[in-house]
Amino acid sequence: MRGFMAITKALSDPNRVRILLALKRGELCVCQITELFGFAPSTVSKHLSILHHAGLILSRKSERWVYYRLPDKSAPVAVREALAWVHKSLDKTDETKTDAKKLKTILQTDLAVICRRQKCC
Amino acid sequence: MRGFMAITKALSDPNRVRILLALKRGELCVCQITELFGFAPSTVSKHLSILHHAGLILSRKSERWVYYRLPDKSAPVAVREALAWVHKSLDKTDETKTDAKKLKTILQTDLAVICRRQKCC
DNA sequence: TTGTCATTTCGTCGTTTGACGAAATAACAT
DNA sequence: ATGTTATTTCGTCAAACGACGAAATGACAA
Repeated sequence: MRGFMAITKALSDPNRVRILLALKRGELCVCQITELFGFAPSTVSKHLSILHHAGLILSRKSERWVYYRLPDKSAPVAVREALAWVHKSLDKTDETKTDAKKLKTILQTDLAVICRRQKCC
Repeated sequence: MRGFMAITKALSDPNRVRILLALKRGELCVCQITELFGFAPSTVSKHLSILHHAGLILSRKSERWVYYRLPDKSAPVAVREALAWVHKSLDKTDETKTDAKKLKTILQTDLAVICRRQKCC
């Protein structure tokens, strides 16, 4: 029950769900997600930590960046089914497509440039 | 997305999840659920309205009581899958069994007696 | 070692949530 | 009609949440 509620609470915020949908394409680093949403890095980091704590995402550190990704088949059943449910329900919605489009341009830009962009303004 | 978030928000409270698990056995009226949880009737009513709004339960009025039940196969896919996920993940947990045991004794008691019990104390 | 940079942690603030009791509602019994 | 009763709605309050900026952390470069 404890673990299950961690998952449902993680899924109860739309921005966290958007993160899971964005990760469908492959792993992303924090600043890429920050760029996608337009939130403060600290806000995005908090969302990621909640998703990670629920087991819905995994992390990997490489060079200067921390990358997050969806777990593979070895994840607990409840996690796998939750993710399947999320993607099946929302993959084809307009919001998901809008995010995917913006994400595409972000992925074409150099990581270092994106990260530096968050500081100013 | 709107409807999906209504479901995840509904599932993000453990007591609402407990209601869904209890309804697996069949429909229950508000005062039976109130008796099961020990909450104020108004609290239970609010939980039920959130679940109902998300499409996770259906209601029926008969005589003096309002009965809630799980939806059948005609429910939207997202709802059916959410319920399947909840039950598959939690049906065999200790909390669910404890609730089921208490529910069994409640079902053996006359409805009118249970309802009246909530007033006093 | 010192500085830089990506990320996380911490404290704050306004909003939402979940509990309650009191009052409103709606259906039934007298 | 009137009163009873099951449920819902409303207002309140404390706790949790989601946003932010500032400061801490940790890795790499100079």
